[in-house]
Amino acid sequence: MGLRMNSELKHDTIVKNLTTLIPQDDELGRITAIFKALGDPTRARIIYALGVSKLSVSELERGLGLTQSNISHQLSVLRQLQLVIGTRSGRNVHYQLADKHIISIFQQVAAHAEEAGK
Amino acid sequence: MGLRMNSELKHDTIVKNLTTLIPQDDELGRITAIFKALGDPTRARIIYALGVSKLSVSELERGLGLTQSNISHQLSVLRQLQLVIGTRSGRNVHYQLADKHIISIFQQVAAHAEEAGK
DNA sequence: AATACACATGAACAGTCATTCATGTATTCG
DNA sequence: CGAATACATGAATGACTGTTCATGTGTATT
Repeated sequence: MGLRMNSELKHDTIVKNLTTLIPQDDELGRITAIFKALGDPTRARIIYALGVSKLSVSELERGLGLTQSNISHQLSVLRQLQLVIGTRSGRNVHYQLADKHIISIFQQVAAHAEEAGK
Repeated sequence: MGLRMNSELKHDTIVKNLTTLIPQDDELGRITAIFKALGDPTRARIIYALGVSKLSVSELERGLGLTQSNISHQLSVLRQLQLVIGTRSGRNVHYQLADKHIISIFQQVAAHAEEAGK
């Protein structure tokens, strides 16, 4: 074994053990599923809208100019990821963000986008 | 015009002006592009790896067990979004995260994923 | 009970995307 | 210069996904 600096040794160890230093498939899957959900403009607009106010499906329909079916489909995706919560009230279902973390995540990404957008 | 409470009036105003209260197409596009990029497991693993250490392409190749072509393609995506920066050093190109915001974004999403994962 | 309204869901289609294979460019070494 | 290494890029393809259309379910109204 030849002579080498500590930093090189450490770096090589990192490379060899990279998979143990980052999230495994299951956790990674949950995280990327959330990112993927937020990566669609329609769903992002819904999130932003719900960040402004609790809204029913038909209000989202009117407010965003989308079809009811489309909105329901996207809400279904967001619901499964626990990003939004829907509660019935008569024949309406009012949706709200599952927690306020979501807005701050968008704010951070927006900050990066602005910075990167020169 | 019938009688109605202030809160209802305000709510209706919100619905009618929703599109003015949320990001427009251009900004929305930049933001969702970032989310979409982070929504792929391969790219997310690359980000996590670069969160551990600055790494060259071949190191990512060995460390993550992916093909060189695949890594280069994904790095290309991440580069265009200014999520990572590559700097040549001889024949190697060392990649690093463009800024540390990125890690904290992942941490926030991970926190939500954990919380949501029952 | 029948109709209407609000929302959910299934199927299908078009467009998008991740990966692979092949090839090209840049840099170092002999 | 020529060979080898490290990385980038173009094309092709199989898989995935967003939207629409059609239909189903639940709730209120008459």
